[in-house]
Amino acid sequence: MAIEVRGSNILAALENQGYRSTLPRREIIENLEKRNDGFTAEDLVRDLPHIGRATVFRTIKLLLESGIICKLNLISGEPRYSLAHAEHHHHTVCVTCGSIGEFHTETIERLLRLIGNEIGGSIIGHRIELYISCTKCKRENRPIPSSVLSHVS
Amino acid sequence: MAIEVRGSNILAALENQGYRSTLPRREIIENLEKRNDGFTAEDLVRDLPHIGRATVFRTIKLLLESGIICKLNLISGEPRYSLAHAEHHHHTVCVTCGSIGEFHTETIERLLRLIGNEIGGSIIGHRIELYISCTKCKRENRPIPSSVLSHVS
DNA sequence: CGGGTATTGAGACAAGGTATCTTTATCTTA
DNA sequence: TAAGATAAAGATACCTTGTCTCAATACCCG
Repeated sequence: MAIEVRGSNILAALENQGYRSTLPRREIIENLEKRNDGFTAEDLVRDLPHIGRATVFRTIKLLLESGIICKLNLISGEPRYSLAHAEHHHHTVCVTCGSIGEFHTETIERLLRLIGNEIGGSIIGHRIELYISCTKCKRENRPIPSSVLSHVS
Repeated sequence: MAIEVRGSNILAALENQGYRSTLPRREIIENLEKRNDGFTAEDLVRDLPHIGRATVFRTIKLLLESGIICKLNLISGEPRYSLAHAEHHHHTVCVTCGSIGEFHTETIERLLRLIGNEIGGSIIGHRIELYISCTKCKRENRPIPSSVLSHVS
């Protein structure tokens, strides 16, 4: 009789931290694992109408604290969540379609440490978001919304 | 008779963009110019109780779009505003006292452009926030709130 | 299987912000 | 300098994104 190896390692991670495996949690995890792009809390609420709003937000919080998902902001400031694939990384966010990518460079980390020295005080963490027009949107010639321009720094 | 050279160049900037110089706007600008650290919308609402909430938010939006103030987030995600002193810059945010600083390095911009090439798609903008424990808080040995740890990436 | 306890659902509440609509203040130009 | 067009203000309702409370339920363990 084979050992069951299918199923979510996310759930396993939560269980290892002492959290219970409940039906709502399993459904939420299953739902967000299917998504390649980012998602909002309301996406989950809409997709899983038999699960209470509070439970969705509680589960999101749990997954955030466990480093399983990340929270980030569109250029407008709207919050989005996305599955974390790598340990430490930053995000690219398409200003047109909202699709989310990950990147990592050791160079940036090193640079920020240097800046930390110059600033005085010690660095606790950082947040970097790179707003792009993704290859797909460029190929399709999708115009950059004018509302974006006022957010560009 | 001397030309009046005192007063806010912020107001002048708004007028140049075609906005009217109104009493509420003058008061809001005067109030936020006095602040060296960041401020919240509620700070202004509280300080200027005779000005309507909506007007405060409308004026903040105006100043944001004109690049006169910046919006940024504490490590917890709470929004803060701060006067923009330099053209393009990033922020340091103290996780303990919330004080805000500005920094700029050409190196980061260059690096991000390089990353943009590798990613595919074109860069529209970026957002960088450096979370620190500032010199003052370090000197006073103010402990880093434990709630911060779950937000550190 | 039964009990202690973590978790859920429902709904009230909170923060931060926007929309609407009427009234008021500014600016213009005659 | 007063009149009129219109931008902006104030009041307030509403929206979004979450959090809190508390009774009811589901998990897990022995």
